[in-house]
Amino acid sequence: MIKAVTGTRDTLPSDIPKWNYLESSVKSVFSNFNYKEIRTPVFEETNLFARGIGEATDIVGKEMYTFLDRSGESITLRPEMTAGVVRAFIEHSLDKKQNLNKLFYIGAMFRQERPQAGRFRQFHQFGAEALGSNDPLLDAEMIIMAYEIFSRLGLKNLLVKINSLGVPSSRENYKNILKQYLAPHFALLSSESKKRFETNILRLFDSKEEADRKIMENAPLLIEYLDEESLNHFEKVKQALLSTGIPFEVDARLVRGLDYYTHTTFEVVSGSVGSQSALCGGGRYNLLVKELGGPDLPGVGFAAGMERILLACENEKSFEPEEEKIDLYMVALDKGLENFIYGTAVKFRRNGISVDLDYLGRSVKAQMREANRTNAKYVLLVGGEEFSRGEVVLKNMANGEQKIFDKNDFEKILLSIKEN
RNA sequence: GUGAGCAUAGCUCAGUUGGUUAGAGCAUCUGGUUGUGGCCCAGAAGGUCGUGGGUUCGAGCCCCAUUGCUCACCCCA
Repeated sequence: MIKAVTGTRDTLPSDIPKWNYLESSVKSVFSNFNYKEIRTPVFEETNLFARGIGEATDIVGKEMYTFLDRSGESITLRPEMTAGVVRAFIEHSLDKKQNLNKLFYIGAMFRQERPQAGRFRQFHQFGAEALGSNDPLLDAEMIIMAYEIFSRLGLKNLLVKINSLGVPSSRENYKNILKQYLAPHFALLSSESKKRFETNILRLFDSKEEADRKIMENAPLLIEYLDEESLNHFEKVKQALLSTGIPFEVDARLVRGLDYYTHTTFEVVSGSVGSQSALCGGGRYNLLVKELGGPDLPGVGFAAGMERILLACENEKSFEPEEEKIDLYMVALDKGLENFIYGTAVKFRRNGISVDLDYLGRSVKAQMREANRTNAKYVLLVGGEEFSRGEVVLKNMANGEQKIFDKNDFEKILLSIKEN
């Protein structure tokens, strides 16, 4: 038997209602904040991600689905969407059409990692990017939108963590201070951390190695060395969150894995999923647009993992998607009525009524069971004595009431069904 | 890439110290109502016990290998 590739999965018809509910919640929140949807290709030139996300990151280093296409060009399935959105923004000079572009997306991403609870190789994210403004209100807006979506889904058990990475100059300054602090302890660091000492020293705060943690416990924090401008920016973000009633916690050790962040970084974690508890993450990236060859414009954004969100929703039973119903099921009481029944069914369908009927030659009882299973609001019974008198019976499945109609009085039956 | 656990019907799972024809619930189908669903009752169908080897008179059960899944690490949404 051929099975779905490791880390990918099918979304069966029975799973679709909750996905639809999630997607429509996402779209309505983004629409309330006036973000416009953007769709970009699922694959891009490999270079885009290498430059945009950072060569030293795990995503680029070991998780990308990269291959050569038939012309020998290196192609990569997108592991995240920010790089693609920024590429499209630059390519189409969106900054010339309006000064601030507020964009959102929903789509599939690909990373070759070992699957586990809340982690897949093909997974789905929604997210937003605001390009063209350095306003701290937009940093806060990302968090507010994510939080609003989670609230509308009924999620509790959430923790918003924020931090600031400052501007490059104060960060470089701080990195030197951190290096000085770590130098005497260098020999005790884990081998992975020794590597990061050179490549991305801030990530040492993420380490779960006991030895590293002990050393990092007393390390100086970036937030203590932020310049005036960065502190100011961070303060305004916090004020905006306070004024809109979003509970949050400053986590000075929160460091995002991607290279492009400046100023604000944040994450929302859930206590209702497995160990992969980050439902969303994001931050400001004032250097990325220029880095990818565009104008020197600031940006801020976030991405949220949809499988993780649904997992949290299921564990919390936070919402119950409405069960799917059809308007009408047509039942044949005897054979030889196919033409009338099928013709009438199509006529109803053309009038916007959802209709189904038996295609398996089943008994009346089985047809009624099927009508019940599909949550049909009405059943139209065709056949027998009534039909030979020129009549059909419309049965209301909720209360069992039956009404008799002239079989040619389509409009009256239609009206009766539409009433409900 | 590393580690641990699991693999029996469509689904969720039983299966006693290895011993005849491998079970249940749910779902499916048929009937109880010659033309009427949900509840109930009766019955039916459905399994190379993941795969390949081995031990044994005998393996779903023990051993080895292999594949897959799950969870965790790394890292991330």
